Parts: sequence; C-alpha cells; structure tokens
Amino acid sequence: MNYQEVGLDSIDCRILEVLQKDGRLSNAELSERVNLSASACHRRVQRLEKDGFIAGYVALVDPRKIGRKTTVFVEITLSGQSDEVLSGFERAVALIPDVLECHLMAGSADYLLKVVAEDAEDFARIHRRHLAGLPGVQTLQSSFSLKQVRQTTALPI
Amino acid sequence: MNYQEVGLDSIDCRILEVLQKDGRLSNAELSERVNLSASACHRRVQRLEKDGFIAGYVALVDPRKIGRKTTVFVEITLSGQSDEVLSGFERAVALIPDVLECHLMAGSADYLLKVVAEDAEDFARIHRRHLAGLPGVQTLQSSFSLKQVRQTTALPI
DNA sequence: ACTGAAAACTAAACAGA
DNA sequence: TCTGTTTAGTTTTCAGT
Repeated sequence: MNYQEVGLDSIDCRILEVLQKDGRLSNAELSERVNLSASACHRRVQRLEKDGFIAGYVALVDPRKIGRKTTVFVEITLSGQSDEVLSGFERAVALIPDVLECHLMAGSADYLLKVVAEDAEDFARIHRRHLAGLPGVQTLQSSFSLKQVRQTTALPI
Repeated sequence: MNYQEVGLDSIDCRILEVLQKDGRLSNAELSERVNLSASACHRRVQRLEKDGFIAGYVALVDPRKIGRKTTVFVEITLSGQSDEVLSGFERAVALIPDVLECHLMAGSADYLLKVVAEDAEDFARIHRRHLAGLPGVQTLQSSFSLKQVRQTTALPI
C-alpha cells in the first residue's frame, strides 16, 4: 500500500497492523509496540477511529464452535436489472442473518452470497425459507465450501 | 441456533452477540447489557475465550479508506487433486496477504479465493505476481465485485 | 509532546446462596 | 457451582506544562 496517498504515515500503518491482529490491546502495550508515548499513541488511535480508518472493533466467534460448520457460496441471477429489482433484492438480503456477505458482481446482474449454515440440511432450510423467496430471483446456484484454507479479517497495509 | 447443543446458555449467547458488535466494550458495560454482575460476566468471557468460542478480537479496518477499493473472487482449478498438489497450493496461498479467504470447494478440486486489490490494475499485478505462479494451477477465473451489499463478521447466534 | 493526577476498569480473592 | 462483594493494581483520560 502507498500509505501516504491515503493520509497516513508509517506509524499509523503500524498501529493498524497491530490492532487488526489484536483489537483489545491496551493503549499502554500498543504504544510500546509502535515506539510511541502512550498519549501520542492514544491520540493517533482516536484519530484513526474518528476518520473511519478503524471501522470498529469486534470479537471473532468461531463458527464451528457454535455449530455453523458449513459455508456456502450462492450465485444468484435476477430476472431484471432495473434499480427497483436490485434494491428490492438487496434490502431483502440484508435481513437474512445467515448471509454474511452479498456482492453485486460485474458482468451480469449476478449476486454472490456467502452463507453460513449448521450443515447441508440446515442450508436446505435456509435456502427454502429465505433464499428461494427473495424478490426477483431467476436462477440460484449453490457451491459448498469443504474446507476454509485461509480466513482473515486483516487487510494488507 | 440451538445453543444448548454446543454447551452455552442464553447469557453466553447474549455475551457473544454483544461482543461481536463491539469487541472493545468494558467488562463493566458488558455486564450491564447482559444483566450480570461484573465478576460473573468477566468469568464467562474468560471461559468463552479459553474454550475457543471467542477466537480473538480485531479492529476492522475500512478497506476503501486505505485504498483497497476492489474485491475479486477467483476460481482456481488445479491440475491434479493429490494431497501434495492440494497442500502445496494451500501453503503458497497462505503467504499472499491480498488473499483474505481461500476455500476448497466441493464437487471438483476447485478453490475459491477472495482477493482485495486497490483497483483493477492492481489486481492485474497481484494476478501476475502471485496468483498465476501458484503451484498446480490449471485454470483461473476472476469475477469482480462491483458493490458490497452486505459484509459482516457477526455470526447469527 | 510529555507529565501527573483523577476516574474508570480489570482481575483476583473471598464469601454466600 | 454459580453469583456477588471487596480490593489492589492497571489503564484511560484529561488538564497543565
């Protein structure tokens, strides 16, 4: 990344790198890791939060531990591509908690959804109860993930 | 979710729900939100961490703010599906920081990668420098996301 | 940008239901 | 065993230099 283009210096980058790995670091420890006084560090973090570089802090829950062992990618084609069809679909998708991601894809009017389910049977239920009934759906194709080889929330800085 | 099956009670679930939205809540405030004394709450959180329900805490960095405006899903077919080919591929993929996710997909020996880039040109660079040279790659198809309709790290509990 | 003090928070020990 | 109370030690926050 060329960090100067987005208004950061190398210490800001370092702060983001560290907090992306451990969002609960105390300011005291963070400041040590980036070689800054605690107060200077604290002010930088506040600025990064205020300016939206840090969108928030979250706890990551292990999906397998709570029984969500299955990830499915669903490709959906809509029957039309008017703004109403698209935004009606998007509003409806946003209400399904099992859908973690929804992307409008280039090329055709296709959406790619990332869905988490307990198992294949549970996905069938989600499919029936939530996906099949989405407004404007023309085709719908599901691909199951067998194994998550890599999964990170940390962006390269 | 049927939380009892995974060894949680309704308060544990509530804690996970809350921490998935705000991972930096103080124990004092968390305990208020879940109607528990601070110490009881604190012990539950520690248990959830120790038992791996909480995999960690992270700061979420806004990809657009740091210039990563483009998400691309890449579908890769390997030339073989022996364990060596697969694990060689997986080891190599894990070293590319631009690849946020890599899934082994059911059906064929296909992988689905989620890649973040600054723009299409930057993706072309990543493609050339990192993806094309991955061991065992047979075919490689890229789909660009035009718009992130929904993006959450919070699992439904 | 640093210092120091007040306020808030954490984490452990102890006690009761 | 689970919850609540107390307490000592940290950390955060903010005013002053």
